[in-house]
Amino acid sequence: MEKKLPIAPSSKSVRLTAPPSRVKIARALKVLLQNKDFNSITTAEISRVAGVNEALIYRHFTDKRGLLHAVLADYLNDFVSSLKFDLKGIKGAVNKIRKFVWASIHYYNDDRVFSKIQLLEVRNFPGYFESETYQIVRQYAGLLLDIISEGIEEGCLRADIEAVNIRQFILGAIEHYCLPAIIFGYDIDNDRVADSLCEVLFDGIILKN
Amino acid sequence: MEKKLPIAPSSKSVRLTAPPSRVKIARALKVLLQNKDFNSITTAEISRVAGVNEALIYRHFTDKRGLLHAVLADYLNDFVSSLKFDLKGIKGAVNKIRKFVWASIHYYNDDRVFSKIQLLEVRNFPGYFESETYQIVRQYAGLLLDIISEGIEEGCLRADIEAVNIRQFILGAIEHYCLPAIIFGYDIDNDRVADSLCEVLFDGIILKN
Amino acid sequence: MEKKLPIAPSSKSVRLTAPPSRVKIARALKVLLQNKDFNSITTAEISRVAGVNEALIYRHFTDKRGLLHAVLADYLNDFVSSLKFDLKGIKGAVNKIRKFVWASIHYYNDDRVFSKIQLLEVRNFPGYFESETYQIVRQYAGLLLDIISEGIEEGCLRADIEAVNIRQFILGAIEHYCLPAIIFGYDIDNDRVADSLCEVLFDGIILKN
Amino acid sequence: MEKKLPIAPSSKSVRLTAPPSRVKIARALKVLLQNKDFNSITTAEISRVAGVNEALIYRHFTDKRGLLHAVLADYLNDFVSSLKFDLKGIKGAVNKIRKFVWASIHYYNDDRVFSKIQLLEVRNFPGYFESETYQIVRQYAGLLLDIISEGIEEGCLRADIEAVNIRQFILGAIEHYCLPAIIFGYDIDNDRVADSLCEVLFDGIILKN
DNA sequence: TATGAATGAGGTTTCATTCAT
DNA sequence: AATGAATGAAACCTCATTCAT
Repeated sequence: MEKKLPIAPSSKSVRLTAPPSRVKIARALKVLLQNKDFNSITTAEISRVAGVNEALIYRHFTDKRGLLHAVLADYLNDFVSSLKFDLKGIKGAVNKIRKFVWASIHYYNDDRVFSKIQLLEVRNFPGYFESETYQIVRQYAGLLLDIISEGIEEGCLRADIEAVNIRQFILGAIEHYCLPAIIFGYDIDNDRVADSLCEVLFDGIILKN
Repeated sequence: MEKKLPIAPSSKSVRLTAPPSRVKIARALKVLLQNKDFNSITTAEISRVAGVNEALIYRHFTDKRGLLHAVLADYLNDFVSSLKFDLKGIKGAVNKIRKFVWASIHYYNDDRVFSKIQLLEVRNFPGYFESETYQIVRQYAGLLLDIISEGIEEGCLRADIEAVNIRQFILGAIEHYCLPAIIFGYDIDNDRVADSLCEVLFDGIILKN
Repeated sequence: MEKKLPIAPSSKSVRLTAPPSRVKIARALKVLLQNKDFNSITTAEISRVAGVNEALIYRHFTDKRGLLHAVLADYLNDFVSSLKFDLKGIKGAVNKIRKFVWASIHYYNDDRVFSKIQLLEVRNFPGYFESETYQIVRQYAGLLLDIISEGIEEGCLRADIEAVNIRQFILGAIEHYCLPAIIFGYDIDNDRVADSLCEVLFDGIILKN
Repeated sequence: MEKKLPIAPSSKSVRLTAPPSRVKIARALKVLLQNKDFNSITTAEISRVAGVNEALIYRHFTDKRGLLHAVLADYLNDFVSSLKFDLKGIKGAVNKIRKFVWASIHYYNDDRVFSKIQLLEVRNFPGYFESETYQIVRQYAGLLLDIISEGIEEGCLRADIEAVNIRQFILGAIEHYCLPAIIFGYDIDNDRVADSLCEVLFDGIILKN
């Protein structure tokens, strides 16, 4: 049911066609999520803001919840692919981790709608962990796991803690640092937070010889 | 509207009588809040869990929201009065602040339902800041403000920052520290967190001579 | 169920005892009917205004509707007995009719709560015409019928119209004249209206020789 | 909110299509109003009589009350436009007033549901005087005011009473005359009532030279 | 792809009435 | 006679979702 978004618009018309309704709907939800939580947004509202018929939501998405997942998936795909890109050319697991942390915080800081969905809304949903969306999150987490494993192999990270645990620790810390800013609505000082997080982090996991 | 609970049960039966319905209802909401957010709890559910008739909710509380506020008010009254008690006999503003911080974290850590209501649910409600419940929160904040003012007078706290700002900083920090634990559902190491919070805090506000 | 009101209070205490609850309730309904229509008055409201327990209404009256009927019955009994009294000593059917008309208008004009119940509320009720209250109305109508019959026998009223029809005509005219004042809330000029009504009336029914 | 009814049905089927739901609902309310007052009619009943889903009421009208207003507005628009038409070609303010009175009584007499809403139900509603419906009533009243002003200018009506007051007097008289018939459910003799009303009326306001 | 119309299920709240004491 | 507590039924209304075209 969830049709994939075409990565690139059709080559003929670069930006002349009105955005197709699927995009309008997704965009409408994003707009609404800026001020309300998902449960109190109605499909009627979404369609009104999108300027399309309410029933159309169900042509593009299975569900109201499906729509949210799709929106989240868009964000996550975006995030993951730009993260992959950013990590290219960086040498050494430690540097990569630093980049990973910085970029994650950046992304959370940059788009609050994404952050709210990811950190607040989606967890409550039954079936989330079986969802397609969650698979993308696993990709994201997978990226980090690879880096850690690499670091352990390289001998620059502690081998006596399971890589998976290290990963959870890092991801938890990132979320932990970002969450209050998201809930209380203040801005994160990206560099400072990333630094302080890494400081604590590396203190525990980097091997010093 | 909110009828006072009788302080003591009838002398004959110390704890044989079934809890009066008001208590049952409040208790039911607390139970339900452990797993769902307030908006997705229905009055039907509350009454079912409480084992009472749905309409009875409206005999005891003005509203569904009124019920939440009443539950929160119970918690807060509890909290504030035990906090007042705990602060007795402590000498010096700095020590009092430390206690205040420790106790607040303790309370947030101890009862997650309370924490969720206080930190997540209640803020969204229109009219919250005019509510009776908010007055109790102000008492809580007032306690801290008094301590700070005392500290400034005693000369052990910086006088060049407004007491109110110091207070906001402290309260913000407490919430900031507790929130992730609440959302992600892990336990707070009360001593460690209180210490680290105070360390950062006192670094900025204590006068050293 | 509808207990009769004692005609006279107990001889011992002329007016020291608080009015018994039945009276309080009836009185409360009357007060409330001044500003609201019966359907939108709640039993809770009635009991609150009466200062008695809500359940007590059901000790004294079968129903909410039973209460209304009882209140109306009080009014009607009052009305009918004072009407009987007023008609005493008047000679001649025509004069009696004039008195009847004047007094009826007076009563409608005087107590708007009574008028509203009688002219507006009670008619809608299913079962009204079988009710005990309606029997009192029939007494009232019976009084008039007797006068008319008397007039016909005396030879001063037309005999070619059925007495019952004459009666309906008169009663209809009275209501007709009073109703707008009741609905639009203005005062009736009792003398003027009674005169003009009788004028029209007698023009049609009095025999002139 | 209130969507306009299509003026004409689709050309193909002149009167074969089932009436659209909006009409069905309005019609159902009208039917029910014949025997019950608005407050004791439930939305469930309306939808049952209309043969549509209850929720559909709220797609077509804002409210239960909105539905009533819409029904009334239909009537009033009808009334006002046919009144405008009827007044065309009549010469002289006095004749126009006579027509206005006659037509108003006719309309009240003709459709008792309309009359009940207009004279009994709608006045009680909070916000009526701010409603769109009330604007139509003002048009109706405006028509009369224009005629009166015209009459004063022409010199055939008294200039020493404010036109507005004359208007209120006339409108009040019309209602006064129609109300009992509406409540007691008898038929008005249109000609006779209009004549007698005008007689009284003109006696007071027409200038005789 | 798009839509206007329709709907079932359920939400909160109100209210007349009854129960137990 | 009186009451506090309780309740079933129903009121109005909302909303995600489906139908027919």
